[in-house]
Order: sequence, then C-alpha cells, then structure tokens
Amino acid sequence: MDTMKGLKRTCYCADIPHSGEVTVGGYVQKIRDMGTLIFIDLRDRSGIVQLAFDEGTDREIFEKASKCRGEFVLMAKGQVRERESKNKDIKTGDYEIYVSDLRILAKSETPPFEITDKTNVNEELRLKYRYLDLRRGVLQNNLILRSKIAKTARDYFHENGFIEIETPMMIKSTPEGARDYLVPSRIHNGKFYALPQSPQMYKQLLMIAGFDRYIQLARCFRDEDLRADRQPEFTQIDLEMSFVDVEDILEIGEGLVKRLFKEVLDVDIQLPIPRMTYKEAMERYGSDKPDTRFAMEITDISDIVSGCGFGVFTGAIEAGGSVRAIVAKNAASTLTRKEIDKLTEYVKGIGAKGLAYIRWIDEAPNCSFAKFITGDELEAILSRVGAEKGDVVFIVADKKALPILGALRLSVAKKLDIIKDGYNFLWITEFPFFEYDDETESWVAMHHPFTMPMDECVQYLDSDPGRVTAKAYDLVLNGVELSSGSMRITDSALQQKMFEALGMTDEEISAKFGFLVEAYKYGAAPHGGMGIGLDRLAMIMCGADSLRDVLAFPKVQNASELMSSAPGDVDDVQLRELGISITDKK
RNA sequence: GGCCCGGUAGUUCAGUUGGUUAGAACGCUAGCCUGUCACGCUAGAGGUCGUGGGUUCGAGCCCCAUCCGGGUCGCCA
Repeated sequence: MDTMKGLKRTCYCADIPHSGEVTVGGYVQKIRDMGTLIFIDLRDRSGIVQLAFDEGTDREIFEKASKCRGEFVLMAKGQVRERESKNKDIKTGDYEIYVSDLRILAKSETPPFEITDKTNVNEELRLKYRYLDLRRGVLQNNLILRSKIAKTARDYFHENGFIEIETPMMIKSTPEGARDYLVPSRIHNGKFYALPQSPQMYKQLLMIAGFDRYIQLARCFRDEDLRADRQPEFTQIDLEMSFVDVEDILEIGEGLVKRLFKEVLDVDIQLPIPRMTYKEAMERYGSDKPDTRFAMEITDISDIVSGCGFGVFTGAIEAGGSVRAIVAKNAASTLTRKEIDKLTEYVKGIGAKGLAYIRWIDEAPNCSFAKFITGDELEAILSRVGAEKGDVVFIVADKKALPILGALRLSVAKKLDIIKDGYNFLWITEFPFFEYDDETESWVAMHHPFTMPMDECVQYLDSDPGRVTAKAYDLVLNGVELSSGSMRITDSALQQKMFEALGMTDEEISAKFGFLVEAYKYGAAPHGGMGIGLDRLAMIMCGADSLRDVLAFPKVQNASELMSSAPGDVDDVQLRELGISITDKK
C-alpha cells in the first residue's frame, strides 16, 4: 500500500483542465487492460476521468496499474492530454491523464454489487452495504442536491431576518397524535424523555420570548409505520413568525419555494401559488392533497340517481352518503373488464362496497347497473359527467365516496400514465378544526390543539363543532403534502375553550401543556408558522420515488436500519442503570 | 395487525406436467491482446434454490409454517 506523501490533489476527476499536470484521487470504476495498454476509469463525486498507462513508457507504473482492481482507492498524477479516440458519452471524454505517479492508497474486496448509476440490484442488499450504494453517482447527486436545498433555504431565511435556533431533542412526552420515541432516563429511573415529533411547542415559546422570526432544519421523530414517503425520522424546514397573519406566512413560504426551484433546479415557479379550500379540494378531487397535474375531477350525480331503481345508489343516499363519479377519458380500450375488476378489488380494499362503471367502447355504453336505471337516467349521468364514446365512468355510492374516488382517481391516472411532468403547487386552506370519530362518537382535533380557528367560526365551538374551520394551511406539491402550518392561539381564554372542546380535563391540560399555557399568560404577539418536509421536497426535486433515495442512511419498512442492524439489544448493565427490565420480547 | 408482490451462483434472471449432473448474462480468477471506453478472445472457479416441516419412489417446482424485503390499508392530532 502506498501513501499520498508528496502528492496533493489539484482537482476533482470531472473537473480536469484540458492540459497541464494534475493530481486526482478516486475509486477505480473500470479497468480496460489491452495487454500493453491499460485504461482505468477513476471516479470521485464529480464524475469520471480516464487514466492511461503504456507499458512501453514506464514499466513500473504499468505493472502497478495492472494490479489495480475495482474500487481500489488511487491517487494519480500526470499530464492531461487529448485522447486518440474520443468518448462523447462522458464529460471528460476528450481528455485523459497520462499517469506519471500512481499510488494505491487502499485495496478493495470485490464489492457485492457493481457500483453503477443505473442499477436493478435488490435494495435490501444495497441498504446493507449502504456505504457502497452511496458511491453511486445517482445517490451522490441526490444528497448533493439535498444539501443545496438546505443551503438555499438557510440563505433565504437568514436574508429575511430569521434566526436559526436549535430546540431540544430530548423533551417531555405528550402522547397526542403520533407515537413518541422514548428515551429512558438514568438519573430519573422510570422516567422518559421523548424525541420531538416536531419543535411545535418550543417554537411557540420562542415567539413568546420575542425572537419574532425563527427557523430550524429540525429533525423530527414519529414512531408510526413507514411508507415510501414516510420515515420515522425526518427533517423539517421549520419556521415561526410573529406579528403576522396567514397571508404573511404564505408569502414567506411562496418566496422560499420560488427561490429553491430557481436556485437549485433553475425552474421558475409562478406566484402566487393557487389556493383551494379543504372543502373544494375534497369535492373536486376527493383528497386534501390533490394531484392537480391531471383533471379527472369528481362529479356529484346524487340528484340524478336519487329516484332510480338501483338500491345501491338510493341506499347510499338515504344513509347520508352520496353518489359520485369520475371519467377516465379515452380509457375504454385500456381499462378492460379484467382491469376494472382489479380496480374494484382496489376500492374494496380501501373501504368501498363496490364500484359501478359505464364502459363506452361500442356504439352503446356498457353499464354495470343498466338494468336498474332508465335510459334517460343513464343519458343524464353521461351528460353530467361529460362522458363520450371511448371513456370509462366510475361511480361510487358511499358515505366515503369522495376519498374513495380520490384514491381511485390517482390509481387510474397512474395506470393510464396521464400524469404530466412538472411542479404543481397548491395551498389547501381552511381545514376543518374537528373530525368526527365514528368509533368514539366524538369530535377529535385534526391539528394540534394550539391551532387558531377562523375568526368567524369561534362562535360555533360549542354549538356546532363540525362547522369550525382552522387558520391552517397545507402546501401540496404534485399530490404530496409538503408542508403543514397554522396560526396559533395566543389568547388564554380561547385556548382554554379549545382544550375543553377537545374534552380535556384541567388536570390533563396542566400535566401536558401547563408550561405553555402558563407562558401565554405573559403576552404573545399573533404568530404562526409551518414545517416544510425537507425529505419529501428533496425527493420530488430529485425525481426520486422513495425517501430512501434522498436519505444517506434510511430505515426500511419495519423501522430497522439494515447496515447497522438498529435497533439492537443492549446489555444488562445498561438496562439496570436505567431501571428497565425486559419482560416481553417480540 | 390486514391485503398484494417478491426471495434460485457475487449480481440480474431463466428453470417446461414434480424426473438424469440446476442454466444464461454480467461480475470474479488466470492467460492472450497497443487506443479501449458495455473492449475483444480463451479457459476456470463459483449454488444449504430464504429457513423449517410435510406430501411423493423423486421437490427449485405442490402443501403448511416461518423469516426477510417492497407496496398499500389501518396508523401518521
């Protein structure tokens, strides 16, 4: 093994000048041994450069080059020269380094998979050897882009007078909403810290303290099941502002989005970002995070079928539900009976009782419930939803017709591949304050209990909770919830009322949020903020399908980390110190 | 916790109705080759078919259980 003594790197591989002497360092990507000529592709985070060795010129270096293998770590010094035959496919394809000093700084075992940008190697294996997976250019570029996002966001907020403040990672558990990750205390045996689900309460306290504008790239933790777009630990661009109302916060959010997309991707985002109330989003798209890159909006046909002979429709309406439809344009040939059966299974899986359809491929539409309705009614449905020959109409009759159709809409659009490229931002505003929980037959908060109700709704808090909407807003990008935020309650009396509306006793309030309630007694300017999911943002900006592609060391579906095998056992001494004994191990 | 998909050389996959010694490509090792860049040519090594049990004369293939990974529903105030 060699040292790098006497050598100093002069540039990254892909950044070599077109002449002169350079020194580069990197990993062996590929060796092409021609017998008396050897070419080595050397890779670093910038890309690839070709090293050339000629047996006739320097036998000693040539022999060292012939001993190199994939992923060896090399440093090479030499003259840059034009290649005899050029490679148009890579940035440095016109040049190569004719090596005069070669150091093998580290050898490598043959890696378990090839380090190539395009790969179809099983992700499980890649995650086990994540440090090798991360050598791949795609992942390097993703993490570099993520770093640019973070840097740009910081610049933007610092320029706008925000102060970056770190809030604690070990806090008191308030078991609302998501499950907390708990950290046992050694000094206080039997007591636990929680990892923050978000810096929510602390940033509100910072407003009370008068910092006025705060940001943090905050690590957050939620002990819930994973999804492609959900990891148990994630990062939020978290902000809070004082002396503001909703408009001010949306404005700051929009400025950030514009700046990020311009600076990182050189994409112009048109401002202002469109807005839609929660109610409208649900009515039109069946979702509070609609993907507006395609239409296929939902139409209410309840009035047309309310008197029809189809019990499924009339029954749903009588039970307080509705009958609604979406139209898949020009899909009749793609969506065969078999495909429709699959979609039926899909909607049943998410709670629908069934799926009615009208498939219009021949002269007459083929309607799954034709024998229960009149020709006029069918005609009225087709006309209302705007269906033409070649289309398929899907109809759901249910209390939950909207969310079911919302999910079906996405699924059909993916199947038909009609989702356009681009970045469709959307603010969803005026979220309901409460959500009726059928199981407990009570109203539960849709947001944290510090969320400010819309001014005109406060009067309905007791009488008609379903009517109360919140000064809460989500930023949606291509159907992904990017950010969530709200104005906070600053008035102690109103806050007390909110807690009561949520059915909390005084004891509960003071045990969980006592310090916050106390703090608001000392005066707080109107304030609000939001948290923007950095991981999700990076995922979309990288064009990745999974958060795992924008995290250096992600967790897999069962929340373990395949490389280090976290979570792991701890020894008895540690447990004893913490006063913990394990009685039931899965 | 429910549902769906997957697990066969180092990797990606094929493997017929259950039937002889489980194949291919890439990678790896060795040799040859002066302009390659998916280099080429020759030879070679490499397999508990995820694991355990069952059916059978015989299981990669059928059955049961289980583990691992992915997607999704529940869950994520």
